[in-house]
Amino acid sequence: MTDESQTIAERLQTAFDTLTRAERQLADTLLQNYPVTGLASITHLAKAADVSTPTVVRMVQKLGFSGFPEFQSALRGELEARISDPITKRDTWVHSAPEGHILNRFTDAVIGNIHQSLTQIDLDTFERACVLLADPDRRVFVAGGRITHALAEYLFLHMQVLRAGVTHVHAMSSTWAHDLLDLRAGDVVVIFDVRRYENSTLKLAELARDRGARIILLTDQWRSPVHEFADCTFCGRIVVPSAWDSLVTLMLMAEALVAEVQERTWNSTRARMQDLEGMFDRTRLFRKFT
Amino acid sequence: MTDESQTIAERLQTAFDTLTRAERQLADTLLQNYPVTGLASITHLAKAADVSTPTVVRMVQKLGFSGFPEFQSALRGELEARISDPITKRDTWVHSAPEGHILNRFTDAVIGNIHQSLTQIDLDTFERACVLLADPDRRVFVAGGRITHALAEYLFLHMQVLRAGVTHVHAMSSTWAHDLLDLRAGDVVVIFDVRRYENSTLKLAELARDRGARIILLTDQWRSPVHEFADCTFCGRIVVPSAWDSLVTLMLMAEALVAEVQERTWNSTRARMQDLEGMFDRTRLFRKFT
DNA sequence: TTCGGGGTGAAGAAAATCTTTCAGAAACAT
DNA sequence: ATGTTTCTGAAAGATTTTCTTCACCCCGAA
Repeated sequence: MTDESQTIAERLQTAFDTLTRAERQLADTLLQNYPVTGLASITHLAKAADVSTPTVVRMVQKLGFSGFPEFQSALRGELEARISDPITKRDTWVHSAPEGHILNRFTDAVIGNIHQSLTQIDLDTFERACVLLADPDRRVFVAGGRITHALAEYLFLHMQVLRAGVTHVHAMSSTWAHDLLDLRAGDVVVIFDVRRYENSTLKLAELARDRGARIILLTDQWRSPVHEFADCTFCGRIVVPSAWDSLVTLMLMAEALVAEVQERTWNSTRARMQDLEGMFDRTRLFRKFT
Repeated sequence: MTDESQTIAERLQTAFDTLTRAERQLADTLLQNYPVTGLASITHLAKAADVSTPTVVRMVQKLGFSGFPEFQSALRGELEARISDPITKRDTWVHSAPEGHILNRFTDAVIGNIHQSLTQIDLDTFERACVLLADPDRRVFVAGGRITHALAEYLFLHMQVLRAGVTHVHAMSSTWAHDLLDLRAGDVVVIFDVRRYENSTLKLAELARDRGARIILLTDQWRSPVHEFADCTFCGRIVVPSAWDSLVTLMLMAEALVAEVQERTWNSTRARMQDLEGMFDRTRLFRKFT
């Protein structure tokens, strides 16, 4: 079949000598703003190069393709590689493992998830979320569902150190209504909700919204229905080669939020953290060294 | 006609709420390796997204295009602009953010952590850990410290579905001794411990080892002292541009373990999961769709 | 001038692609 | 549980694209 070792652009240049006048004109147009022109229909391409469609077919066949569609498909493949290359370097991750080992497939998927989710994140949303979380006058409630409540707790543990007035709510337990009893207008509710979206979480969001709370939602690519009520929504891809979903992307976002809120509240946080250190020292909870 | 001020990717996200299930599936595929997938024929695209071609047409019309060819043409135009723009070279994650934005720096660091940790992982260790966790004759205890206990709970929640005899232990609470009362020789204790390493976690590990338990340790690059007692140790880099550490790498490893254990125990797990599904259906805890 | 050989594009045939219709299916509300 | 609304894909029709054929043209040689 076709030689896969060079790009189509290279092949065009290599073969340039063997091309006829109209074909060179065409090759030139193709290289002009490579590869976009070649991705249109053969008709458009022919018109753009001011040659006829048979010329196009003849040329791509000279290059070794069976026809125009195959040529175009190769172009797309090349483009895909070019676009995703700097990100998803197809290095095998675990060197000792075969290419298709679960660790490598899994990691590839996670990196892809992170890449895609982060490129699509809205900067303004991030800023607003940080402002809300850094505001000492608003209390913060962190809520998660069956699986996500572990992640909610993770965020809670950090926020608790950064500021006062942080509460962890189990959306799935029957007690969440009590936890939200003293929710005031202006308070912030951080909600984790991924498929399968939980009814109680939606109820919780609705109630919070009715009370005038601001809602920050961390969800998956399909967006939990809570989104309707949310002021800030963050979507993270969660699909991996597993029967389960991966919350790694959401964790990354949560950590980034913590990092930025910490930055903004550093003045007040410093004292809190030193207090905490002191308490830890007294209780000898941690090892001094190693 | 169509609004030229946003990219198609942005429009897809904006309109995401107004899309139906199949259309979201399609939008997701489109964004997956944007924009290459959209440059193939409508037939290919439909097949790739596992929807019908009418769905594709309906969606692009919702986005404001008269039909698929116009949509595709817009994609090409966008691609042309993107390719001819040299700024594309930069490796930023969040396109709308400046290079040094916290989100980009943070993500860079996390990806670096993952990369480095995963290349160094020992495949044999991974295999052994999976064998231990998949063995129904061994009970499993999952323990974490002050911050890591959220991660421990995350692993616990998954393991609990996969198999019987799983317990979550709070290494930091004063009750962990009780939780380990009926620990038998051969049981498995999964321990999360990152800096600053906790005394109680070390004690827990020591006791477990004395009782003849097998220990799987997930720790940071500097290795918790628990390592002395562990049968399998996984080290993940945790350093990010923040006052805090990032547990993303450890979470990834935990998820990979779950995925592989699930694979190995599929026969017995399937029944458990179906039971669970049935219970959820009856209790209507989850929403059907959207 | 006439002849031959390759190059070229018009036109039509073949094959897809794209669009529309419509009936069944699924989710939601009552 | 039942009815209503909305969504979905099979199938068929409309359109476009792709490919092939073939006549024409240009150019150099006899």
